[in-house]
Amino acid sequence: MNLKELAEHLNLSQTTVSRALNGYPEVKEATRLRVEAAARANNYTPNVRAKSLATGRAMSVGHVIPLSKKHEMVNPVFGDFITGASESFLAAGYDLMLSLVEDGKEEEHYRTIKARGNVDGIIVHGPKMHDSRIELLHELELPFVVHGRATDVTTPYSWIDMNNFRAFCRATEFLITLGHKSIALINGLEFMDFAHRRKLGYLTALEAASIKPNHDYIVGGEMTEEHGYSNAMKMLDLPEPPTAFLTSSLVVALGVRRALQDRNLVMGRDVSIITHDDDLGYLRNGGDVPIFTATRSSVREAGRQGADMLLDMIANPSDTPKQHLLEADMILGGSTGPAPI
Amino acid sequence: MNLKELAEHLNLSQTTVSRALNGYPEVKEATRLRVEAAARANNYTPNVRAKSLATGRAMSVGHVIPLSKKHEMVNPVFGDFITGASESFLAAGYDLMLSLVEDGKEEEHYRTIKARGNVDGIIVHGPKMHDSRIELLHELELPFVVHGRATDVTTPYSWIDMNNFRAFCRATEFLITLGHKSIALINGLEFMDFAHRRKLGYLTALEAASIKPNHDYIVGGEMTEEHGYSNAMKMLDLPEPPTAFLTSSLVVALGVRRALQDRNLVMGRDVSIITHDDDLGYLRNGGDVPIFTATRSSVREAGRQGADMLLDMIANPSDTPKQHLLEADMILGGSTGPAPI
DNA sequence: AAAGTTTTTCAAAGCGCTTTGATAAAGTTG
DNA sequence: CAACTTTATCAAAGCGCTTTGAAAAACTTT
Repeated sequence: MNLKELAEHLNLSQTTVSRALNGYPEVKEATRLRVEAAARANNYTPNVRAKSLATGRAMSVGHVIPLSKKHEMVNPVFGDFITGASESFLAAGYDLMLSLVEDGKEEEHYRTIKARGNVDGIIVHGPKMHDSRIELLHELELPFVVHGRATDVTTPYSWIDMNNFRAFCRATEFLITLGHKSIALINGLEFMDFAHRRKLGYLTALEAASIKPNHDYIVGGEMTEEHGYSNAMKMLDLPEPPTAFLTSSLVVALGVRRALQDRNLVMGRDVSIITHDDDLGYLRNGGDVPIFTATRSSVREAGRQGADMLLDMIANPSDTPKQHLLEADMILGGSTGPAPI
Repeated sequence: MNLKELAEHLNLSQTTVSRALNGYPEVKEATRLRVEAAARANNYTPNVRAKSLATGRAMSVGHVIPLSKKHEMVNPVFGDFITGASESFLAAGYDLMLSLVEDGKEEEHYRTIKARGNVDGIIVHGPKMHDSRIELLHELELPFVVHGRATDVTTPYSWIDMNNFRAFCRATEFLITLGHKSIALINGLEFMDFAHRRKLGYLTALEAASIKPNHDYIVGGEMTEEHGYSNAMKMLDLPEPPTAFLTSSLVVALGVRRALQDRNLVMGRDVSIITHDDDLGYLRNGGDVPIFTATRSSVREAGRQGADMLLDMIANPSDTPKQHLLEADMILGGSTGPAPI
């Protein structure tokens, strides 16, 4: 059933029916009720494509996820981000569009998205330090919110991010307090902005304690279990192995833990681990007692807030960009202890 | 730039321009070239909403992911499935729409999707044993492909699935061959179809070897690390603890491994583990040498094939439903060994 | 009760595209 | 070269909705 049929059925014009359903004031209350009842009875739902053609609003937002052909992996945090975001979008009647974009094809892709006109706004995932997408989206005048930030971008833009710097600074300080001096950082890919900031936080804390960073202790890479395992193994084989590890995600921490076990080292006694924990649904940091001491910040929460920000921007395109920085909690688990003497 | 402007610019009618761009034969080759050049030069991309309103095809497919409010987690395999699927969809010019649907709101949601008319087909994720969505989609005459199957559904429908039964049957047989008699199954949620089939495979292998299943050894639940850990702990505390574990995913296997370590048991010597491995991008089963002996089937591959099936169905709606069953490889890792005497 | 207001409803245009049915241009044939 | 076919182009309708500007109906005033 479409609008025309519904209008005929009610002996009303399309105009009136449309207005009644969209809450316009210039329609008699009795008529509105009659229309609403009929719409429900006939299971009428407006056709989005027609509606969006008529209004110029697509009623959908895009999530653009960078995908490097080399690694071919969608960052697992994405699922949780969406979980948080979808509720707001759904409630506001917006659809979610997904596009995976190969490295290097960003520009072309975003231009197409704009021209195709099927999104009103975009959530940008996985920003790199220098991220050309931000300038581009500005130029295209498409509202967007970045999940994360891009260090080298000067134009103001909207973002929702976690305080990566502070989290890793605090974690490092905590390890130093426990007496650790040889602290390793198993980071994400370092051209990713979040990884860069984490490293900075780590280095800042070391410097404050006058500990010279050891470059054998610092490594970046795709955040897999294997990445954690193999790098921890390498570092444990150094003449002076680190006594503590900072890792970028729970999955990486699991890899480090495996390395410790292979070397018969006891986590929290011989070697400490602090990881960042995105509080993902399927990979909780233990039950009542956390396995790992961690800096925790919920990606789902970021999703929720990011969605609201974007909806706001779409509704008020002239507003100045908004930013929101989430602070991570430090939670104490069983993976940290005083540095062995 | 829209079609009208482009046509004026070229001194041609919209009809001719439209036909030229869409490869219709009734347009002179020279004209076509001229039109194509102008389109490129002016960065013309047809507006999808208008196009789809005119053609009746939405040029987009929906992914509907069930989301239980209780657990609030998006299955991590989803990201990999999409990674596989998106390539085909992108190449065919289809957008991906995402919807997370709360338990119990399926029917309403699918009806709305249909009425809103913004997808041409749907990929159904996470089928349960009795999955009402399949009948419903049939009734709505919306092409769909299920990632997985639903045991209790009799109407024919298209699906892409992994041979869960066979994989778990083989894994169980293999453990029996190694001398294990006390084999535990840490399964997914048992109302999920895949989990049900896996259990069946497990029970069938036990029966063939005349081993009576022990109900203390069988448990289902959300596939988290904690699920693996806590249930393994419980089972290891039994008077007669199992000597081998079958787990539903790598994450769960990691939890079981943690339990073994807590109990000072050596994996592959004291206790064996076989897990199913979805070959996810961010959680590989080790590097060169797999950590776990596993039944492996790539979800990304399932995504690729599922996408192609759906595109096929959209193109030929009258075709009979297609099914495709992927077989899992058995790969030998370090987590299995002969049963201790 | 005529004139003026306000409230309620409507017809028609428009969003940007495809597609049908008609027409003009070009090419064949007897 | 007239009559017929084929090829290339076009004007206009239509997809299902919103929205503008006008008209009709219902109230208020004088």
